Amino acid sequence: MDLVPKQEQHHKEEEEEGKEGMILAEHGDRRAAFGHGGGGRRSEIKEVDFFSTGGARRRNDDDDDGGDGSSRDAVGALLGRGNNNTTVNTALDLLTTAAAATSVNGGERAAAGAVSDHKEMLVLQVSTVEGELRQAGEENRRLRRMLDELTRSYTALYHQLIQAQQQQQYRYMQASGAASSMLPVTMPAGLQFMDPRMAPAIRAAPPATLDGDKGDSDGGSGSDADQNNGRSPVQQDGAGTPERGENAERAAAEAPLRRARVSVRARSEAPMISDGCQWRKYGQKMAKGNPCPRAYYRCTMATGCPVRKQVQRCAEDKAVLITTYEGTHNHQLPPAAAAMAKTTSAAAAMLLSGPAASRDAALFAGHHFASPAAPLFHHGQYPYASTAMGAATLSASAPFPTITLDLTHSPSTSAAAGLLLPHRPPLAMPFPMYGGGFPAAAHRPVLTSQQPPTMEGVRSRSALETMTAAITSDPNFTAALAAALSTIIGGGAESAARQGGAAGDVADGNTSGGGGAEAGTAAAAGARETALHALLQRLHDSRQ
DNA sequence: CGGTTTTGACCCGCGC
DNA sequence: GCGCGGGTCAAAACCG
Repeated sequence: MDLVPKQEQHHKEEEEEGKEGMILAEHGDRRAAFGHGGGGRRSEIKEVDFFSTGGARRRNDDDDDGGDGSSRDAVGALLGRGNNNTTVNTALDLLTTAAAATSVNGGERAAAGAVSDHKEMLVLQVSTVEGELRQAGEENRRLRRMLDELTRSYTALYHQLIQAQQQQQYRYMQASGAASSMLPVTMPAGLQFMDPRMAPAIRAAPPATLDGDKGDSDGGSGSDADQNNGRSPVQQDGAGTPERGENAERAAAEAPLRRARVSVRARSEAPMISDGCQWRKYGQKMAKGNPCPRAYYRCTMATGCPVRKQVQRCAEDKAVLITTYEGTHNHQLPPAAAAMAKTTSAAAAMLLSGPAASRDAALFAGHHFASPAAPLFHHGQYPYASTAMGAATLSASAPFPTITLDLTHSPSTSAAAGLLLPHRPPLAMPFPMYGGGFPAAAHRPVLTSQQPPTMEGVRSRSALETMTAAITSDPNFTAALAAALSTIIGGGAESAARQGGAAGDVADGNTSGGGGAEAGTAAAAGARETALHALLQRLHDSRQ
């Protein structure tokens, strides 16, 4: 999915550059000047960049003609028009030598006549070269137009493909609408999880919640995130003290928007995993049945960011840190977190794109890696898929719909703990289509299987396992995972899209149908594939 | 001095 | 209605 915006971006750049005249020469110079790094397509274009020095010089001389035509510019550069004559000198030397040889073969002539003929020949040759350069420039422009057309067509087709997939999934959801009614909570939760703004009808259900603003009568922590969400309830009919009644109503109003959660279980000795965001602790509580206190944090990267998280050590295994995210960031994430946000948006889209949360929960909770149902990731060929394994569980039975990513299921405790170490080895991809190094595989985790494998289960499982393995096997990802998850909880997909990634598009589309139906297996699988594609693209981009 | 952490109190939902 | 547990508030303390 990242392809689309990137190509659009390229397209805009190219259009802009095309206006400047030195079409091809501009590319290489610009890449160098602005550090864009020149990706694959760029390098191809640069191959025909035979006027780069002229272009560079032209940019250095601001008083130049402003680029009204590539061929003319190129000729000007070749002939040394402007302030620099080195190029024309070289050309003239070459031509002079040839002309002199011709002159000697032609017999005795007067010096003045020879010079005159020589000039005429030079003029002829210069005009010839000029014409050729014009033709080359025209050819360049024509090729560029073709490239633009191709890019546009590809983008349009890609969007059509995504829309078709979304519509197909939606039709399946509608066809089995009765089944969706069995999970009244799941549907809005699923929608909200990925993008609450996608479900205005659901959100607008309680009329009072959309009323006008109110002052911040909370006192104290005026940065209370909730009030900035534009969801301030009326308070006249509230019971109890004005402040508390207000808070209660406000909490009730925003509850549907913050109810979905993502929980991450990871082994870490640190009190809190570093996820790229800034958090402020606002409370601590002893939870029942757990000797370790639960800490409450609020995102402070932007005033009014509603994202909160809870951090608690697992009662059974104190080495396991459970971080639960809730809410939607209302700001840009740091690059590390943002990159991962896009990836996990696709991941969550996969998790949520299934017809029913309950079914997915069973599906994901019950996936059994060692089964022959995952032939794509057979041991040794894609070792990541079988080495650093995580389990994802979507729970609809919990008070809030919660996705739990369990990153502690690696058979090697040290390896799992290493996920959170600060060292950053090179990113390696488990997918052959994008290359990448594959560390030796050693383990095959054993997970309990609660369901017999189905065909769709096979596909979903493969996608999930691939995704999870990719995330868990790379410390870069793990470090940013938490922040990313907090983004996708309520609007990560949109956030990701805002940040330039297109994974969110996939997520939006896949979750718009949000999980209500029992049917639609093919559509769900297709949606997962789309999401996986976005994930792979994201991973691919991350490597570069 | 501004931001963060600590910590006791308060509120709310839920089960009995 | 009451108690319990989870979640949040907000004043005080702490810190850079």
